[in-house]
Amino acid sequence: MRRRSKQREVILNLLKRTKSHPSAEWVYTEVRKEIPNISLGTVYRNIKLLQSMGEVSEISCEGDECRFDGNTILHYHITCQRCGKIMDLDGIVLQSLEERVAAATGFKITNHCVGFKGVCPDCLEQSSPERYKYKVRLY
Amino acid sequence: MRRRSKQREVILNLLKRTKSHPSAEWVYTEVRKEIPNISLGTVYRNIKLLQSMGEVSEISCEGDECRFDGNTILHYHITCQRCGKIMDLDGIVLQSLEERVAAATGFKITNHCVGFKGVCPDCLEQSSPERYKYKVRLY
DNA sequence: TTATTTGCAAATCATTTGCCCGAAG
DNA sequence: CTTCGGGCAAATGATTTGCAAATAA
Repeated sequence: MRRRSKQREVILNLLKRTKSHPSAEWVYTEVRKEIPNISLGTVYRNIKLLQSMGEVSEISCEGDECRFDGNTILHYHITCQRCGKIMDLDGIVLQSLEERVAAATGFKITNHCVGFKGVCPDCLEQSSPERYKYKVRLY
Repeated sequence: MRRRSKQREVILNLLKRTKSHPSAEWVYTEVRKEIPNISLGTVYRNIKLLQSMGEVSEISCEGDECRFDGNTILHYHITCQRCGKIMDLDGIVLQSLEERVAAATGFKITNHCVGFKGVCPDCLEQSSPERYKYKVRLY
């Protein structure tokens, strides 16, 4: 069973109120204002843990396996931030947005993506610990 | 001025026809079937270069700085894959999608993002070389 | 007490870079 | 020729892990 720790609480609070995407290093620097001798390893461990619990929503949508090219049917994904499972979302496509955005910005657009992050039904049930095996990603 | 090289051509062709997001390591393995003594460094250099030229659209939307929480106004971004410039896209928000997707999948959704990738007008003009200073990201 | 979490340091992994050589123009 | 691009190996940077000590339940 999971124990609470001051370190984890401070990190969670920090992430909850942070507007931009913090780097692990930045989190480390900030948290040390409250817990001067916390170690970087602990910061990494807890970010990862909080992600796997679905507590952290500040993490980016990085890793959304989105892609688009002429041959492929465009579709979007939803990723479980705990077990890493990725499901396709069919029936939603925003292709027309590309043209609108190209016109508005002057960019040569190569692709776009839509991705959702969350915790899947299976993982919501089981509160089993330490299965967080995915890399810490904040960006 | 930029010279062509067999290595770059092979890598570009491979990326063009690859459906999933290849890792640099995977690209390396594949390319070695054609050019057995290519080095991993060359693979990295060329992927990066191709990205900065807007030739590669297979790269993911990673890094889209997307975020969402109650306090913040949700908005999307477009990123120049050459100079890294990020522009806000205002006036488009797909918030209602979250509820639809939650209902359809049973996920506890923590956030979603929409991102566009391309080459910005400034970079499209200047064909100047070697300003690609961003990390290689494939995912 | 006992299982979990920490701090620390060493290990690992991905990516980048320096240098000299071979090749494209 | 004269650069540019490549191979190789060493350097860097980020993240993870092993372990003994500290701490929550």
